[in-house]
Formats: sequence, C-alpha cells, structure tokens
Amino acid sequence: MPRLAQVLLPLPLPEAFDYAVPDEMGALAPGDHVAAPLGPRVVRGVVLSVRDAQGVNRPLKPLIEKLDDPALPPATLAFAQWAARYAAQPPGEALAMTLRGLRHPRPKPERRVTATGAPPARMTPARRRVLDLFAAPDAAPLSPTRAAERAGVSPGVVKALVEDGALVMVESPAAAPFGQPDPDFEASALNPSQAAAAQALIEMQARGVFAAALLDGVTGSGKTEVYLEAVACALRRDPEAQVLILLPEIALTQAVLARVERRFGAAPAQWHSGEPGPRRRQVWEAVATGECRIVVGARSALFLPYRKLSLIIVDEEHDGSYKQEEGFIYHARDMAVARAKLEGAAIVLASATPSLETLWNAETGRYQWLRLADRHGVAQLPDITLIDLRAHPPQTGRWLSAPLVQAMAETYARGEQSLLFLNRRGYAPLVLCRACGEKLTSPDTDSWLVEHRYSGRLVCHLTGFSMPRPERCPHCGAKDSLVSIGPGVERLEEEARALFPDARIAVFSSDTAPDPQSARALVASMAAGEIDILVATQAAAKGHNFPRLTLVGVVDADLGLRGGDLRAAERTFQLLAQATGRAGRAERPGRAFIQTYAPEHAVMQALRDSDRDGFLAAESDARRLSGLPPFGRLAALILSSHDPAILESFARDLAAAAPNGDGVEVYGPADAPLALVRGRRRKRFLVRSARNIDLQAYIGAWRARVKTPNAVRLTIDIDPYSFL
DNA sequence: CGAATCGGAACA
DNA sequence: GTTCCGATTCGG
Repeated sequence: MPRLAQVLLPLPLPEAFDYAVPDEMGALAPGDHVAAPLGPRVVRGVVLSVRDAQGVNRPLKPLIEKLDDPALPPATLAFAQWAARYAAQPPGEALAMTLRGLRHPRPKPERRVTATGAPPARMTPARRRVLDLFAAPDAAPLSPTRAAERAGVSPGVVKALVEDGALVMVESPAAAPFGQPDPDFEASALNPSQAAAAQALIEMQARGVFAAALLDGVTGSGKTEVYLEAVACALRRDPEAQVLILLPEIALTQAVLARVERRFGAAPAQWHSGEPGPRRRQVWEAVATGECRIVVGARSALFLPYRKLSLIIVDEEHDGSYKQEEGFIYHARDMAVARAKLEGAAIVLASATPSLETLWNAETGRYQWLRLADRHGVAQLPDITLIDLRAHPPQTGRWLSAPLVQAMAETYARGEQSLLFLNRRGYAPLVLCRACGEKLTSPDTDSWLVEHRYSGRLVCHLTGFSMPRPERCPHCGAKDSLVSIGPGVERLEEEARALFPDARIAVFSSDTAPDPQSARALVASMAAGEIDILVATQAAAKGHNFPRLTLVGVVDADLGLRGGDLRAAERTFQLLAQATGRAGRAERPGRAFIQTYAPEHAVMQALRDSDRDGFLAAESDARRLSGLPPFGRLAALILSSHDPAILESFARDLAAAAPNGDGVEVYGPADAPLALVRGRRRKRFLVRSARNIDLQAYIGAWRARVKTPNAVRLTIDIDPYSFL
C-alpha cells in the first residue's frame, strides 16, 4: 500500500499539505524533516503524520528526500500547532519560528595547533615556551592566538613552528557555546523565606506533572536564588531534563547569565536575536538532541525543539515586552504556560509586581502562590509622599514642584543621590508652530515628532523617522516660530542644572545608554557615587542597586494613565512601584515623591500606602464587573489600508458580517488611536467574550464570511496589550 | 515565502 | 504588437 505524509511547511499556508511517500524512502515518522516539492521549488517541511494512501482523490507529488536534521519532538510539534491556533495565525508561521535556528549555517570548524613531537629546525626561548604548553602527554590543542597568548609570544612564533613541522594544525568542530551544568556546583545560602519557597518548588516538581507557581517577592528578596534551586532540582531529578529561563530583555540577560554560571559552574546557552547565526544553529541542534540543558533566552526561545523540557522559569513575568506585537503576535508568558502543560513540565512565574492575570491564577489556586517577604539586608521600603500639582504647580516651563526641589536640595546637601523618573525620552514630546498652530508630526503618520536636543533632531518614536530641527515651520514657513512643548528627560536635566549648578547630573535613557555596555557603565558610575542627580526613563526603573540613592522623584505620575487602555493603571502601578523602590536600598532610609494631578486616584493612593494587594484587588473588581481579562477574553482586529475609502467600506462590511454569538460582543469599527501610520489609515474592532467561549473559532468564522480586499491588511491580536 | 502569471502602461 | 513592471495568485 502506498503511503502518504501530511507535511507542515514553514510558510503562511492555511493548512498542512499531503505528499506521496516514495517506497524507497523507508521509515518516516512525525517530526522528521523532509524536502518537499512546492510549485517549481523545493522547500523544507516537517512530517505531521504518515498513513496509508487510501481514498486519495487527487494525485500527490512525491517527497524528494528525508533530511537528516534532528526530528522535532512530538511536544514541540504539538506546541507549534497549538500556538498557531491560539494566535489565529497559519500553522506554518509557528513552525517557521520553531525552525528559525536551522536557517543559519553551522559554525566553521575551529583550527587549533598541537605538537607533533618533531623538533623544530631552530630552537629559541620563545619557541621553547610555546612547545612547553604541549609538553604534557594529555595537553589539549589550542587555538594559535591562545597558544601565543599563553606562552607570551607573538602569533608569528606559533605560525613559524607550524611551518617548521613542530606544531600541526588540527580542525575540530566548534566548541559548544554552553557547558554542562552541575546542579551541586555552588548552592547559595538561602534565608528561611527563600528556603521555604525553594522547598515548595522542589515538591511541586516531584509530582512529575504540569504544575505552575507564582514566585512573588519584592525587589531584593532573592527570587533568582530560589528559582535557581528549582532549576538544580530539575537537573538533578533527571539527567536528560532541560530547563528554559525566559527573560523579558537582553539587558537583563547578562546579570542572570552570570548568576546561572556561578550556580552551576557552566555557562548556559543563550537564545535571543543578538546572538550570531552560527551560534544559534549550534544551540538549536543541541536543544533538539538534548545535549543542551539550560537555555536562557528571550520570548522566541519558547519555540525551540526541546527534547525533554522539565521546567520553565518566566522571570519578571509582568513585563510587557513578553508580548510580541509584530508578525506572529503572541504573549510569551501565556504561551509558556501552555507549553509547560503540553510537556507535562513545571513552570515558575517570578515577579515583584505580578500581573493581574497571574495573581488571579494564584488566588484561585491554579498556581501555587509563594511569597518571599523578607528583604535582603536591612533596607526598608521608602516613605512615599504624593505631591498634588494643583496645590504646588511648578512655574511655567518648569516641571519640578517646590516640595520636590526642596527634598532634592536636602538630599544633595547630605551628599546623597536623587533619581528623577520621567518615562519620556528626548527634550520635548511635542514641537508646535506659534504662528500657525501646526503640530509637527512624522510624514504620513499621526504621531508627534519628539525633540532631541543632544542630537538636534526631531524624531518619531513610532516609525523611526528623524529630521534636523528646522528653522522655519514646514507648514506656514514662519521663521523661529517653533516652540517645544512639555518635558522629556533632557529638558528635566536642563532644569536640574539650573537649580543645582554644582551637582553632577546625568541622563539615563535608551539614547544615553543604547547598549548593555554603556548601560552598565552608567549604573556603575551611579553606584560609585559619581552622580548626584540621575534623570531617568524606565531604562533605570528596574534591577539596579544604588546604595547612596535616598530620593526618588516621579515627575509625571499621570503619564501612563492617559491613553486609557485597560492595563494603564496596572502598568503605571508596576512601573512607579519599581521606580520608587529604587530609594533607600541600603542602610539609609529612602523617600519618594510622586507628582500628580490626581492624588485621589486608586493607583496613587495604593502607591502612597505601598498597598499592592489592595490596589490589585480594586483593579481586579473593576475588571470583573466589565468582563475584561482575566475574567473574560479579548481580541482586537486591526484593519489598515492606504486607501481610506476601501478601508471604510470593508470595515462596514465586516461589522455587518459579525456573527451573533451568545456571550460575544463586538465593538467598532473605531479609528485606531494612531489612525494614520506610514500613510496607512487604521481601524480597530474589539471583541470581548466570556471565558468559556472559543474566541479564535468565532473570529475564524467571522473572517470567513467576508473576503478581505487585497488593499486591506487584517491583523488579529489575541489578548491585546497595546491599544495603538 | 517565492515563482509564475496576469494585466495595464509604455514603447516602437 | 512587444516588452516591462508591479500586483496577485498559487502551491499538495
């Protein structure tokens, strides 16, 4: 009986394709890679299933060959398909993410030298020192540069010895970019609270089935040590077990990598976009074969082909950068939980400010809730004061109120450090023309141009467009009529300099610290006390310990609350809690001042009282009443087109075609908050449903009722986070 | 995703 | 009538 294979191709096709399996191909199993003909070309595909070709009613093309890449484990394949369905994307898109690491070339073999035993034609002291490196019978080959370094000679000496025949060049496969971890290498001492949490995580894993835990502890409570014990436990329990540690950003990666290496005596594999291609290929293969046991990575590491994934850690689980907003839109934290379920693995979500969704899962008992109460050392939480800007308005063109300036002066006089927090890059968020009132925006886009004084340019933070600050208004041509409206960190720095001319002042934003190295340098200089006043965006809000920092001023606490998306209050609370948490981390007590026009707002009250649980309870009640996540499901449909008329009429057609479903409400179409981006006009629908409704199926049925015109792009965002 | 094909515009 | 280019469609 001829056989037929169902093959998933890593392309945006609506379903898997069937191919005939040539008789001579031999065994073919799900997960195997094959070369399949597609139209005029040959593409890679992955076998989903093989069955007898009975009742096939169309002629099938035969597969070309079986490829010898390591097969995708069943759970990896199942996860890719599940993820695609959840995100309402074609299944091949998820497979494409899984196969991403295979597209890079393997690293070139390393060339190293070793001694042949033959004496060189001529012996010198330098040559002697090189040959001595290989004197021991079990001496390992070294790279030429490393041999020269170790012997303290120039590279030419090594090269000459090779030419002489005393050394020989050997090629060996590139070394793995990770080591084999030893779970007992260097366990850290845990305080009682940490030990109890670690023990709970060990017991959770002992059950050997899917289980989730929330590791909930303020900054400095030592979450990392606790979850590394859980990692050790996973490695110890099963010599083949693999662990994934997910991090929101590359900037954080370095610190965590160092701690993992210290704990297990070996560097973990890294997985993020900054890694060179050949290294990613190596990690991909080692993950698939099971050779690599710990991966520390960004969200895309979730799609790697783990052979035996036993534990997933999601660090800073509340962080918004887990949500991928372009292409394949997904939330890595939520998908990590799904993957753990499919793998029968354990998962630990760690945060000082857990998301409402996670907290709700902890409250309802779906996740085990582990609280780390103790703070490392003697630091205490800062004393928080709300400054009502209606009562203490700064002068025009100034942004710091009198009470905050007073506190800064006291702090400076004591030789202690202040941090001014304003989550706004550049000098001014808006430039407008005094003559004609025109607001300067990016070409074909509604978003304002932000003035950057350091670079002298106007920059669009949305599209990346930038231009020199013009002399004349581009709209009416008036000269010197452009005025900068509102503050950014650069302008705040200017104000701080005017107030404290002798203070050492620095700005910390993604402009002054664009890469991890410069960020580390700034952090080090702050920690060393070389800065008196640091003006910072959220780049500095998390993770750094500044012992001499005793004052945090939040310049515009209301900033995040505007714009009105459903997580605005939650995000503001998380961000400001982290920012104010910077103060007073050592022996000195800290103070935080929060400038706001709405001191009566629940977010501000909760911040003042350090009442996270109270705030979240109130926020959670509000969401329950309105049926928003996590109490209901939410999805966004975003339509965009260069042609406003087609967009308008399609939006109307789509609205009319929305199926009536019990427990589903469709809102829209509405203009997206940024209605025009890069010349494309955008409209949004929002779909809300009860938790028990299959929202993806509803949207699928809806979309099938109307043909999307070619001029319109339709994007589906399940569980939207951004409302732009 | 990428090749093939379609269709309109520009050209001789 | 021919050629060229961008847009659209199709693939098992």
